[in-house]
Amino acid sequence: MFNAEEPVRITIDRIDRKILKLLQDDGRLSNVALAQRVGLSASACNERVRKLEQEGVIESYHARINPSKLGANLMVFVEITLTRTSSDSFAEFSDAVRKTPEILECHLVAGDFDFLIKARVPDMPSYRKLLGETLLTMPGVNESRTYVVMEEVKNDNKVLIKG
Amino acid sequence: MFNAEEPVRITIDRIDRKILKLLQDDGRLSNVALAQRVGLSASACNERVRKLEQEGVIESYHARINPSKLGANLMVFVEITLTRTSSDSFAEFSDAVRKTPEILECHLVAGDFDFLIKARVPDMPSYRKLLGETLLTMPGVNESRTYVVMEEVKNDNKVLIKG
DNA sequence: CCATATACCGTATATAATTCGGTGCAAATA
DNA sequence: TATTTGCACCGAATTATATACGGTATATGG
Repeated sequence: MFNAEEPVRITIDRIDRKILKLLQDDGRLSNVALAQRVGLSASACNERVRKLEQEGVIESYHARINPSKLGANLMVFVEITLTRTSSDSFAEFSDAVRKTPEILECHLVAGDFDFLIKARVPDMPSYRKLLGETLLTMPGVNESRTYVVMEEVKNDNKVLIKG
Repeated sequence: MFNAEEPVRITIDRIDRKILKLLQDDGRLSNVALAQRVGLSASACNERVRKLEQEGVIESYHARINPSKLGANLMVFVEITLTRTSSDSFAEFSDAVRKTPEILECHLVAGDFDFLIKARVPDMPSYRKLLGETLLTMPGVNESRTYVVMEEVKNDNKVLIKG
């Protein structure tokens, strides 16, 4: 989003961390309010934020949408095991995953399955459909195990920022 | 964040969905830019956004921070099984989870374990510590299985908005 | 047919973002 | 030590944006 080109960042100091923490909590905090809270002038604060964006420390900003208000009430985790045939089945599978909007996350893991997927769908019939028509037909998929989420105990995805 | 009190929302129309999609992608999109993109005046658009916030459709806004720039390079999933003794061990465990900042997500699931946790830590020694000193000492924890993430294939956590 | 509610518009005002010149300080250099 | 250079910062000016408000069109129900 910010075309971050990996420049050498010497230090992320205490003020930077405070900025990151505040913007992680409230992505629409105004620059003047942010500046006040970290004890800088608006212009100095603005510079820091833009730098953090350009360095890729701040990746992007997003509104968090309540899925249940849009009828996506069912969240599932799916463990996927691939067949051991093709060497590039990994790449093909990854491509297919990225094209599937119901999939919110997919990670290659070490352990007794290959991928862990997190998905959201309206209801069980929809999931039945997603599993049968999409997930299980993806290239190289051998096996799957589904875990239905009954309650979200914690789901903020906020990185711990020390300082 | 917006003190959403579950008012009756009759409809989320095409324009609302467009707004949600745009703000989910760019949480700092200015209201005038947003208004242009959805074909409304700034004031009308502003009203809609505030309504969506008050209704809880838009839950909050957040900057997305790059964890690896802050030295949190290791992501793990942990399956947790509780002992079947206490009936409120679930609540105690949940409380402990919410107090642990390394835990980004924790879900109660149906299947052969109880909770699925997603966590981020700097490295393997840190995880060793988190597991031994925090996760396994949480109330009621019986068993755990850890899956280390080798690659994040997809990780946007964006809800699919139709329309 | 009229009253009411709603969604919208455009304008005006209040806030905020951003640009810019200038200052002080610290580290490197002579 | 004196000098230069590069930062990070500040405050003021400019530009842009958010927000409040009055007014209009349209749909709905009495």
